[in-house]
Amino acid sequence: MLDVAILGLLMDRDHHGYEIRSQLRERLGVSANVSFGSIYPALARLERHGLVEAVAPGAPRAAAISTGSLAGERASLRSLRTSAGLGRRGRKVYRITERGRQEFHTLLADPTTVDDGKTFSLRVALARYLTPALRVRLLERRRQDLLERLAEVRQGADNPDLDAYARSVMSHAAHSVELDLEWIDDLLSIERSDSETFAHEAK
Amino acid sequence: MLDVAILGLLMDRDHHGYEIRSQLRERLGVSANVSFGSIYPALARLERHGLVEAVAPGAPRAAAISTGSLAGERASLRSLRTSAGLGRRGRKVYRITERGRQEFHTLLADPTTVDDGKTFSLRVALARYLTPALRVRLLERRRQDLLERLAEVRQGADNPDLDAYARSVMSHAAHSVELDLEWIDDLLSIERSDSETFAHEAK
DNA sequence: ATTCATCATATCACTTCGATATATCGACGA
DNA sequence: TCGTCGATATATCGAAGTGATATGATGAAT
Repeated sequence: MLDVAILGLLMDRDHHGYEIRSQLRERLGVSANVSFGSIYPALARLERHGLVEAVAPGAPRAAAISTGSLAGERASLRSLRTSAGLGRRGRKVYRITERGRQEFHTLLADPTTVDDGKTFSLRVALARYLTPALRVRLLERRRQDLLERLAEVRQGADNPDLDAYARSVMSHAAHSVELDLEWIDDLLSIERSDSETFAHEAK
Repeated sequence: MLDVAILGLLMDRDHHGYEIRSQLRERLGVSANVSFGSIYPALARLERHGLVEAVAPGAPRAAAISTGSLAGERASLRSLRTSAGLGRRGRKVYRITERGRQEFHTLLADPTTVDDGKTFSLRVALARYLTPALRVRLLERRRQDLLERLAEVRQGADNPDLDAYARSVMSHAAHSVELDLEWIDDLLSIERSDSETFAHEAK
């Protein structure tokens, strides 16, 4: 679901490929460094499908320059200079199209894809683009999946056929899933109190 | 690192492809269902490299039959019958070779590959095949990576540019990494107390 | 009897990864 | 001032993984 991630970043503002990689970590919480071997082909694909378009090299792009905070102590200095001057050599800045926006909402809400930890986190990070009802559906679906996984790893943690290391992995997986469940329950209770607030204000 | 996982399972006993998929979940704690589209090519690859070999269809394989506990309440009944009768149609059972064992130890201990959550868990699940010193190195390396990741997501959790959902993802990621760190510290303290026990007994 | 779920292997198109190549720019020291 | 180092930036390749789909055997249930 790299497509959703990229489109989600472009919903906010224009980006070029190199920047998307860092933004995935910084704004969407993606843990692995997504390789350029997936980002550039993905952008080409999205452009081919008319979901994004390249901004003309000379076009205004002041907002697309700031390089974020990960790059080190001199980042702010450098980014100031860069935004004052010209963009770098081959820099290709992409903008999301109207069709891209539609497709983004469809993909983000798509109920047929089963979430794993990564895609679920990604969807939550982009949850402001979902309706309250879709948010609740997303959370409850993941909750069910996690309950099943929990039963499985708890069984593994008690399995005397496994050695201490394998059992430890299972036991840690169980604790990790429990933490995930607490998080989801928190998010769900927030969704519910928000809708109460809304119902109250509607009176 | 599917190769290590498969070789690790075959260190214990012979397996066929279909069985490997369930064993990955049950014994090695792999959370995603690894697809057959990766397992069968991987087995073919390993056989091509001489790391595993197919046992003759009529060869003794009583130990390779039991189907595990996930298959439901009637599993034991069925497995009894199956082990009493013939093997299934195309079932191809693989055995690890001596070269395979060597390669397994090399891959498992390989210090050049950077672990993510999945490969690290996998290595811990197979940690009984590592020496105590290699286990400690594995754990401490991962510990360092997680400390860096923790700083990153904590920063994200406090980033006012992010909306509440994205910040929640970051904050949960931080808690999740903290849990991982506690686990690793537990494992490290066990390693240390084990080596003390050994030192004591050696006197 | 037939139909259904499970067991089992295999292959396909597409995506993703990791490595590598290429080039520019700014900073810093010799 | 020169060189080189690290960050910025795009691109491409082979290898590997995914999800879907096809095929077929076996045993259980109706």
